[in-house]
Amino acid sequence: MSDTAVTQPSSERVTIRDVARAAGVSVATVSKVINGRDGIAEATSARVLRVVSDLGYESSLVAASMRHRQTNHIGVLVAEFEPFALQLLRGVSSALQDTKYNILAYAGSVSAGSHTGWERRSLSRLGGTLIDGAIIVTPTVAQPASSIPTVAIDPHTGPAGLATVDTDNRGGARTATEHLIALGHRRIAHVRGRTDLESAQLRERGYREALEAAGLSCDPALVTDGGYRPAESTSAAEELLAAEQPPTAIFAANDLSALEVIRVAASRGLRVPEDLSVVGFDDIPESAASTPGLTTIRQPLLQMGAAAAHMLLDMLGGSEPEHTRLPAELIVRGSTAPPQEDS
Amino acid sequence: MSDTAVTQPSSERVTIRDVARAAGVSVATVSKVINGRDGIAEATSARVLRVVSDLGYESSLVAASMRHRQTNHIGVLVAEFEPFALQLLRGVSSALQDTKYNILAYAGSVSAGSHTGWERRSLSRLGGTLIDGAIIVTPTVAQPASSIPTVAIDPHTGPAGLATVDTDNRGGARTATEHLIALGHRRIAHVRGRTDLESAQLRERGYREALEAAGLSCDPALVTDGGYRPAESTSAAEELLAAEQPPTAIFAANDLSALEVIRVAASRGLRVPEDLSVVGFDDIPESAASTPGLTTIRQPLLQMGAAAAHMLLDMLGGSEPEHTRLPAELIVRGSTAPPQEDS
DNA sequence: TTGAAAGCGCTAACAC
DNA sequence: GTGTTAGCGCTTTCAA
Repeated sequence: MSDTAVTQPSSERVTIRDVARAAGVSVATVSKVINGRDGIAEATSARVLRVVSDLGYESSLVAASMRHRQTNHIGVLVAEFEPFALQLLRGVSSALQDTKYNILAYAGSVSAGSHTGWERRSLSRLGGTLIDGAIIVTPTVAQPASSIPTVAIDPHTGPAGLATVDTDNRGGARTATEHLIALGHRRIAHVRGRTDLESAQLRERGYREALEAAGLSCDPALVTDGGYRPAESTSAAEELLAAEQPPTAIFAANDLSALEVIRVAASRGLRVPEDLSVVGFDDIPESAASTPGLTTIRQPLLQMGAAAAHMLLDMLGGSEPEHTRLPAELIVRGSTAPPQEDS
Repeated sequence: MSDTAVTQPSSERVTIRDVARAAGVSVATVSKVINGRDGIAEATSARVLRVVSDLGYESSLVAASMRHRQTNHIGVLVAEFEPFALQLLRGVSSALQDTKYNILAYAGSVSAGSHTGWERRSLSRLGGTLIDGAIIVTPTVAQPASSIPTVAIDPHTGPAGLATVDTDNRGGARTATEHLIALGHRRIAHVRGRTDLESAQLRERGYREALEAAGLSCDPALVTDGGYRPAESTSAAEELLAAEQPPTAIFAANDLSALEVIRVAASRGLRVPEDLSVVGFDDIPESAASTPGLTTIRQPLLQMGAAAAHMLLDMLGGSEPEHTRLPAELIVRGSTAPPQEDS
């Protein structure tokens, strides 16, 4: 057995103690030099710095953050690294580019047992130590005030105590549905989002309002659950398209679902937009890249991320939590068209 | 002044001590219960668990990882959260979906003084404590073996000691250039990538080889530096297009640069592809979404991320470092066409 | 079955 | 100027 054992790479982690020993000073002195505290002889400082660079020493973020109350790190907490969250992350990142803050993006739900409440768990695990502030993306529960400044993007509840950034979900959904109605569609289905999120509820509401305003009734069989995720949208789409009276158009609660709807439609021999019109929500980069291009409601994701970052920076500076709502905009591409005459 | 002071949210971080006190046991006992160690009375365990959930306690990742040698966290270290890295992250994330590992994505260079060597710094700061293994994206220096298993995507050096995942950069670049040549272009420029990366060097090499194989000379004025970044590509593109004899086609070392070339061309009144053909490299989602669609060399980014994740998992299980090279593929879209006759 | 004590790597008072 | 000491929140011997 011993022959399969791989010897450890010789380079064990260099700690502050190694530096102290090599420089012939105490650990505390090394710490002071590293952190630029004054009251250190020029010569000592130089010597220590040399050893540091010789040994390639870097202080452990973990250890340092246990003592410090400041880490200069901001956490971006997501349920999953999917395109929506990733675009937000880009926005956050660019906004934080020339600040003193580093970004730690964290997907904490992966292996956790229960899915809901992941943001509270992640926040507890990282907050107060590793990160100075947090941006949480689509938290599932109304977040009780945490010990560190936090802003939520697309939160569970509407703007309440927590600082939030979101878009006009209801208006956007109305616009999407109205677009379909204007095209002449009458049987318009909806693939719902994650029903625990307010954004999904508002989008459904916008959908219903638009139908109602147009004097169309809302067939309950035309609303299914996609959970904002491709995997869950597959059956939602199949159910809709297999119905006796299938819809001529589908408004999906987000782009990932809409793209999946298109995939399912294609696999059933349906052409988009000739046989079925599809509208999404978000405008992730993938949507413009699909064939046909996806008609969707654009959320300014980069801006939203940046707005959240700036808000957090303000809060770190002592400001009160705020709420920012950005507009949503209809982007018409190739996935929508008037219905065929037989409908 | 005191009236501007915001009172801290009452919810201070709940520590293991709070739990211990509330449950009337020692800190050690709480720790054992939480970690499922045995040798704890059924009743005690239940009581502690109840307190834990009442108080909403979550152990601090930071503190726990200082004692544990296992954190079940994998670090994805990037220089910046841009589309290329983000797609890889998606791939890593999906591959790690049903494992016990959580993902910590880290952009460590943001505020660091010197740009190069960020991956070594980040690795030192996180490794050995916060994360069990790391995937580093486009490291700038040949990485000396670190204390934790590490795989590099698109490394500085070619496959050496370090585990690596990359694509056929040289072949892809040749293909890109050959595509342009086949279209009839003769003055073909190149916007280089980050010259400290092997991938950028290989792409330039592929470009030169293709020109040479076609019997075309390589005008040094036709090669400029874009550094893989939009900001740096602006002047590279301007320089090229302002030349007395501007090129009829440009092969940019990555999509971000290519997209910037298109933008600059448009701002100078040039039409793509009529007046200028542009080819990129990577195939990030944004490339298919641009107008016109960007002809590019596709790297299977999701697959690369997943491959890196699987390799790392193997290494965590004791395997030796390996090298995986994936193929690159030409994707023809609207940004390339035969040159106008006057060139 | 439980608790006391040591210590992970680091920083911050406080001595010397 | 520099070292000693205590302790951040947690896990882990080891003794009770």
